[in-house]
Amino acid sequence: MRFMTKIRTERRADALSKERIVEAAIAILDQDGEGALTFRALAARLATGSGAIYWHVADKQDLLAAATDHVIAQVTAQVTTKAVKGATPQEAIRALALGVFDAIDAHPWVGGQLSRDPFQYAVLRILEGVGGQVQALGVPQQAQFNAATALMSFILGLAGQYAAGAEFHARGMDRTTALRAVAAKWAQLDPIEHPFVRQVAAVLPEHDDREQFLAGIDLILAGIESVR
Amino acid sequence: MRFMTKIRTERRADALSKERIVEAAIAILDQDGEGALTFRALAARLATGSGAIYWHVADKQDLLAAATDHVIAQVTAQVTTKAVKGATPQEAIRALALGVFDAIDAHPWVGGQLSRDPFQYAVLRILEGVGGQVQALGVPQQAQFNAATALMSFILGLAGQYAAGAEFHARGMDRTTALRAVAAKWAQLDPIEHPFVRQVAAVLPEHDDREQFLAGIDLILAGIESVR
DNA sequence: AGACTTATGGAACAACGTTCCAGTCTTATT
DNA sequence: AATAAGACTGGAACGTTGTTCCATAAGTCT
Repeated sequence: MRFMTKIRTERRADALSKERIVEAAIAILDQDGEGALTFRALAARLATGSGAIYWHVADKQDLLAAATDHVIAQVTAQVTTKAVKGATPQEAIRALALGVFDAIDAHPWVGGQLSRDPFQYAVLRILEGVGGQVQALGVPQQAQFNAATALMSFILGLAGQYAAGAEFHARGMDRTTALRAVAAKWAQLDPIEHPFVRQVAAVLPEHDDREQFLAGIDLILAGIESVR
Repeated sequence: MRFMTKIRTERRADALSKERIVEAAIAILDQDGEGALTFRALAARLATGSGAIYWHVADKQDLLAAATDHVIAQVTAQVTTKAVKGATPQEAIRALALGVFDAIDAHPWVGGQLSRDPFQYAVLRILEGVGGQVQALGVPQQAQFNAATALMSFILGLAGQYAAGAEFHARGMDRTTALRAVAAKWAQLDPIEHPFVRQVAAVLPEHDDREQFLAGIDLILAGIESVR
């Protein structure tokens, strides 16, 4: 919270710090879901009081943004160092997008947080990665903004949906049975008013989310190339 | 809450009903934002108690979904009746997407709600509209699912971002000055680590959201046509 | 007229984010 | 070594929220 003019010597091994708080928050989020992260639960896990946490963290939104950035930073770092050598821009974009997707798959709360605040640092990281590859793709300068933000919106949109879906089948139910339940409900809709949704319902339970996500990315990439 | 086997005679002119509750909720949401909708505020506006509201509405999520559906139903109804006559599928998709965009622009809370719950009825309405036009576009059956959901994800992604942005400049600040503030922050980022975001920052304050949104739609449409 | 369902409104509950504050520990200065 | 000043801690307390409970009224049916 304050700037430290001198080098900090360690207090104790279990001293509080933003990093330790964020890691504990991630552990709670991963283990028990988005609703389980409260300052009381966090304080209990860190064996302290809620007030102490506020010395290192501005508020809950700050905490969630830091946790999200912690996860996304690993993704962007890993992807950019691995994909730089001899990959086409298209491949790099696919790798980055899939990295984000897998991160959300492993930490569903990240999806919700990403889609909720477009100006947080984690989103900026992804936009930078996507934008750089859009440039490398040879898209003219005026079109780069629209191309990169379109990819971003698609990624964030699916992030939010996936996160909501994960929340939906929180306990016990796995993804397939949860989707089957939704599909069953959709299949009972009025055939005249909702023909397409009924057709989708048939495919929904056994579709591959990763494949669907990648297909969307490829669709946008094809669109970008067609207007290049 | 219960099924009514007989026709309901009216109680009083000011009798509570789900419709009246939803309309009051929309009025609060539009006037004072997402954070202002509480059951206490709602009860005060309807001159009743919070308990009475729960007779007509399951919980807050149900209320928000109903309010969102109220807004989106108007959009889909208006677009489908107007755009049917002599419009290409592409034009119909653009009209539908723009209708959703304008609805979110007029009611920013709709954007947040749409991106938060992908299985609510309002989303289903949009998917049906998009999907029908994707079929009309001549996309082969196996590809329809990916094409329609990609359009949906993009729309919902931008919906969430736009809603978050609207929340961001809640009081006094208009959109341009709010974006200028974000752009100023981005312009101060490290040029080596974030070259693209800095370039975006220059364009950000004076860009047109509607145009950006439409450009994304057209990009995906171009992608769909290129693989047709 | 009574019995039963539908509907109302206000009190009460548990949980949350956040603030406050009385202390304790660490470091720098005398 | 003593002391002052800041950094940090932990737990109590505050105000607000969604939701539940319940006594009671209004309407409907036999």
